[in-house]
Amino acid sequence: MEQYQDRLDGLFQALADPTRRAVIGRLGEGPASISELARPFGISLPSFMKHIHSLEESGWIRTRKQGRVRTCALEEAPLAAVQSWLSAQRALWEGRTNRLEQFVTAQGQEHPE
Amino acid sequence: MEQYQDRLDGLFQALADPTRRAVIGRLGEGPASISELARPFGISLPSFMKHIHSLEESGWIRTRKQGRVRTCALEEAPLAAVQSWLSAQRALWEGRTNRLEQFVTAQGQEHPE
DNA sequence: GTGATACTTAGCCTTATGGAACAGTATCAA
DNA sequence: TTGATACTGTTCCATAAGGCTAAGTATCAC
Repeated sequence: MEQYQDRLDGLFQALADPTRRAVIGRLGEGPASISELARPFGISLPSFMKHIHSLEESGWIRTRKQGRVRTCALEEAPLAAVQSWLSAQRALWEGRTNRLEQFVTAQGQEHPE
Repeated sequence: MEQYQDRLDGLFQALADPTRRAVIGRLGEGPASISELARPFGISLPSFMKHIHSLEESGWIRTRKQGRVRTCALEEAPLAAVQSWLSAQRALWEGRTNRLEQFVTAQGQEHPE
């Protein structure tokens, strides 16, 4: 998972588009072919392929071609990498609010009513 | 938090840049002024301001100007919104792997050694 | 072999992004 | 009131993003 921590730019960039988030959502249910994935979206296949490439390059999915069909599958590690970054932010935030609470409490004890 | 679910494009887009992720990290420790935030980065102030604007427009931070100093503070809701989307993906993924396990187990019981 | 299927490549267009420089405004400190 | 500080506004630039069409390649089914 560590190797994904320095690829957060691409991982987040990939999530910034609703088409790509939907593809990730679909692939969470299991692998699928390109045209199967593309069907729900009203865009041309070449345009859709760009999304697939960006998902593959960023690391979100892996693909494999057998015959004329390319099958896409979700990778597991990026989800963990991204969640890990967010958890760290959450921890920072909560650490700070805890310290704030302690500060306020301490002030209250220094200057009681 | 719900109002952030349809703003995921912007929230993720904002996270796709290391400067902006660093700003969010810094603000997790507490509010700071623009120039205080900009100091660690070797870019011009107007360029840095663009990052601040994109963080504010996407909803990650709020800012307030008093005198000549603009102070920035982290919002809490976006973190929850983003984590919630990721958790949903995780749940999908794990639901699927669970079903796969059950399938494999069932197969094993149908065709025991 | 021929036609249909499933991509794939190439090129074009428009808008967005992330950087820069330079000049301007508003406040604060002396 | 004058100089320094802290932004802010404007304009420019190069590259990337996300869409399109048209044409190409490789399989598969007959």
